[in-house]
Amino acid sequence: MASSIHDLARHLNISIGTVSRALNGRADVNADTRQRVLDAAAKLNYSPNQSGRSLRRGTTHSIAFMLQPHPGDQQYGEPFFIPFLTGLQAKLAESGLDLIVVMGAPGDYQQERLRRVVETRRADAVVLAYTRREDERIDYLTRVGFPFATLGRSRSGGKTYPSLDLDFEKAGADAVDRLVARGHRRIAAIRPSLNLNFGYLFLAGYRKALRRHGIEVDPELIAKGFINEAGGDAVTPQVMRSKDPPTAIIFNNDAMALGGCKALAEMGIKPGHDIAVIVIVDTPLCRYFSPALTGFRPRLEPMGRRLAEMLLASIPAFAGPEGARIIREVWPLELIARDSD
Amino acid sequence: MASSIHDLARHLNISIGTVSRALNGRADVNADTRQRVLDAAAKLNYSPNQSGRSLRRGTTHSIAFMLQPHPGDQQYGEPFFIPFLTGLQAKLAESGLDLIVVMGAPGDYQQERLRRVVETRRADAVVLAYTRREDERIDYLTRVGFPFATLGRSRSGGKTYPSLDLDFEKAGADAVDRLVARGHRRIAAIRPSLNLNFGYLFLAGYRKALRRHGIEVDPELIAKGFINEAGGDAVTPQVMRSKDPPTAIIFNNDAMALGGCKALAEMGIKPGHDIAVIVIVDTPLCRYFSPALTGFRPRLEPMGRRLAEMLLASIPAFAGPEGARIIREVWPLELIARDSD
DNA sequence: TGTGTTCTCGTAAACGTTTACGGAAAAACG
DNA sequence: CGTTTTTCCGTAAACGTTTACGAGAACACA
Repeated sequence: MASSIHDLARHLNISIGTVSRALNGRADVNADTRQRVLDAAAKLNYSPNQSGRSLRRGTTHSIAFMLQPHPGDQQYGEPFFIPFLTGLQAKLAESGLDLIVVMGAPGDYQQERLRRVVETRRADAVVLAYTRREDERIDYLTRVGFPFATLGRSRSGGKTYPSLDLDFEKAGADAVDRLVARGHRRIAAIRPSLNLNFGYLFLAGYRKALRRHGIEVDPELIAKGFINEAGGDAVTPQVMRSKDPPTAIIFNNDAMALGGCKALAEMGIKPGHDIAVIVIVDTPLCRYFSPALTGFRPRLEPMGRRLAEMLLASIPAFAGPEGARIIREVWPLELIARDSD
Repeated sequence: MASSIHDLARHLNISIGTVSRALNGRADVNADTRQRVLDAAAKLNYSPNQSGRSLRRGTTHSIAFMLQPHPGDQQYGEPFFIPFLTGLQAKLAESGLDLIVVMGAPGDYQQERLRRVVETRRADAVVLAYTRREDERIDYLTRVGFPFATLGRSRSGGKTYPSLDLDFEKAGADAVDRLVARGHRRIAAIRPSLNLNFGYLFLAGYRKALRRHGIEVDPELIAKGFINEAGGDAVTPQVMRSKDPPTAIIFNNDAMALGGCKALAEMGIKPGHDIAVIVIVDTPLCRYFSPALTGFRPRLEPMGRRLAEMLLASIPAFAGPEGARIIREVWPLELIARDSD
């Protein structure tokens, strides 16, 4: 069906070795024959079989991103990742690398699927997201010595891999500062599991800022829920029923915020009017919600590009002349002030 | 690094041929040795190198979905696809197939990337979305005889491939019916390029329903824009400035609707109050918008599962005993009534 | 003319699998 | 015990590449 290098060689009456060398730009081939090979390849539109090439080279020329939908979030989706993937793809393509997204089932922790990708050598490196504070995926990859990079930090694995994260700690603190400046003293925080590192960082920033302002951290105002709409819905009433209810709530996540606002509305409390609401990670949903939610916007597409650069720089086979370097960066989150606070 | 079948054979003192046969469940291997092989494989956690296997078998055991972000839509994302991919993945996994998502750059028509996937044999079949009325991707795939399925119909390629589509024609008609029942006679339609087949179908349904109600189709009330927020924003004022302005607008797409509502607001027209608005494809954004937009909801996750079934049934190598069948289905869109009409 | 160098290409091995084939041993059967 | 069948396994080729090696031809140089 597809033409192989043998077809090409037969067609040109030269050996497959020469054809291969010509196509791969090696020096020891006559300029004339190289041109003939290139022409013939274009004419028969030959492209090398990826399996054959990978097998021989030991490299797949592709990078895998592990995407795992949140459970119980069917109609919602992950608008977060598309711009990020767009940037990642664009930068990888500049180096001739393909990006493949490996879909997981909602809720599994990717461990099995990751092992499959690694052990069957489907990609030369992987990119992980949703890093956990202790992340077995990172432990595994460092243990077997497979190249990877992460969107998000973790305590696992040491400083042996590139990572790019958002400054959730500062965003948490900024949110508190902003609310305190507007006269709030009772500020609640709705967060996901602290295993998720961004939840941990957010809460750390929140706490630190409260103390800085001389406000005691009240455990009753901190609630943990699933990182989806149902989670925000379920947990928000809990903090509202505390003895001294909050006048402001910071949500760690847009989906939780939307669920939380729904719960508030059912309790007759109007966000932006009766209570201030801030969301840490802004998504388009925040903009269109009513009231439009104040939040912190990440620059996802540039982050994708940057993480691709960092990943490539960390792999000797892909790195430029200066050799492999491990880069770790934390990017700021930009406050987008809207109507909810 | 990763253990090969040779390591396994050496460790067990048997030939690689026997190891392979044992692992692949062939009959001509002793039950005892099979067990020993299986145990050793688990112990050394061996898994077959995908490149080697693909090369020999001529099959990759993976299906590619071509995902292409819309241009100028960076912060928006494609919430549409995640649930669909989740369903697709789930069903493919049941047959031991991997789903890989091939990212394209925004705006290119995938033709080049599709050729790469096909010619380098990265997947055994591909799934396309955003089918066009005349779709060169479909022409190409049928021409080279590469298995595929589409989310969406097309005039290209005949009835030779499985396809699953939504009934945009009926949704367009239903929207008109609903608006007419509420007394509207001047109903505008904002649509993308008619190359996009769902735009074509929608408009056909819209026209047919208007005629059925004895309402003349007014070209001034039909406008075409880019299928994103900017498109809706740019084109909506156009229909509002017609001599006899509409009292209702049907948007083909949620992003266009949001842009359109923004434009309406700037003209001092309140959707849901001064004008009725209906969106054909409902997404979470419609639910959270204010006013909440009436729209038609697709069942994306089941659609993903179904299309996976249909694709597998169409490929002899994967099909069950009854052999390959081409299935084409059109699924209904369910009206979700909200506040905008 | 003899020797060394450079240019160009063919040969063949290797990557890790799967599988057709054949053969030795065991089992079945007379 | 001889013959046939069955069971099980090893051998080797094949999938499509890349690349180390070597060899022939052309060329330069003394």
